[in-house]
Amino acid sequence: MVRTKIALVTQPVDLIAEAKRNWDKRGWAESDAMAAATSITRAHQIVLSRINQALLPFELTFSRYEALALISFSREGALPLGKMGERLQVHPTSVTNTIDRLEADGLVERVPHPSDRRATLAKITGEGMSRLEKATDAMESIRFGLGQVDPEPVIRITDVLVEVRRSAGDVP
Amino acid sequence: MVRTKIALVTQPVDLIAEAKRNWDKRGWAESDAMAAATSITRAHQIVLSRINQALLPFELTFSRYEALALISFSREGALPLGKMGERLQVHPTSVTNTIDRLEADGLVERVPHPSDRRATLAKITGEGMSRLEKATDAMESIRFGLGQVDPEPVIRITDVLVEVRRSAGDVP
DNA sequence: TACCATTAGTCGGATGTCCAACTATCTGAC
DNA sequence: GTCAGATAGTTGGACATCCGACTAATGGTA
Repeated sequence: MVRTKIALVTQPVDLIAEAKRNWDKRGWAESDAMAAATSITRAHQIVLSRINQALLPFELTFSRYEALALISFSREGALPLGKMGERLQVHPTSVTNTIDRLEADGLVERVPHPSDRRATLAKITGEGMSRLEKATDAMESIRFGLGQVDPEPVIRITDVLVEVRRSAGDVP
Repeated sequence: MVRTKIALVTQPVDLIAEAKRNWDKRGWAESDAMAAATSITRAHQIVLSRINQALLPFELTFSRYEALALISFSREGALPLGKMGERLQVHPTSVTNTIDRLEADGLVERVPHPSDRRATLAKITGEGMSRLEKATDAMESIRFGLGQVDPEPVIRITDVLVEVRRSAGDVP
């Protein structure tokens, strides 16, 4: 499935700090940015791995979980796929893929849009709702992959990364 | 190839902040962690997209670029694939995949390990070195996808994410 | 009313990452 | 010395993501 076992061994050195030293030693510029980009990549790998591992018992992945949660927040318990792509900020074909899998698992169903025959709604099923709630318990218990990180740094993560997201037009 | 165009339009609202509000409204816990995990995911998407787009002219991706840079830092300009997996913190099969592509492009070549017949070294070629240098110029110019972010926040990104990496045993 | 540009989804192809399993080789214990 | 266990890489399969291209439907304009 999609677990990805995170290093069970403690690294003897900080590999990113070491990479930065090599960078500087060679006289290459922007080593701070290199370290930041690499840190983001690694943090993503760590968090995603833990989340997917925790979702394994529910036959879910983070992508599918996010989609399911998004739909559950809607008034009708249904959303057009295009709208989902906008909210989740992923490509339309990724949404198609995600909904395909959720639908195959009986957690959502495709229903025609009432007024626009081009559009399709993904509607969450009863099974989808109960699966989502159980999965959410699991997510809360591992704190979305940040279980061993103190609450204060967790908040700072969001705060700092807002700058990156702002640079991409994510924030007004 | 691997570009991924980042949203060219400015979002009218902060989607992650909105997701957090929905989370809280429903009474779900750990919304701060949810926001942080989602921010990491999005930041990764943004940075990786910009980097890969900048590497496009060099027929490289971030994975391949990182591998190439790592090899270039070695004394002999060659490293066992297993060692690369450890340093880059990726699965052995990912290294095989990456080296396959770099080799197909003539940027590295597989050479037998001098004393261990199980092992294979990835050795950077002259073409690989020159391609790496050009690609590095491009990376510096976009500051590894963080071009529009001030230097100070960039440093804070690495600092905060050390906590996440520490929780995974990445830091001594 | 007719038509062309835009929008919604989907299909096929490419990339990267991971896991399970397998072959070849090395190594330490008996 | 021999042999079981560990290590190095590879192969095949599963996922998620993106892009280009295509079909169907909508909509504003002439």
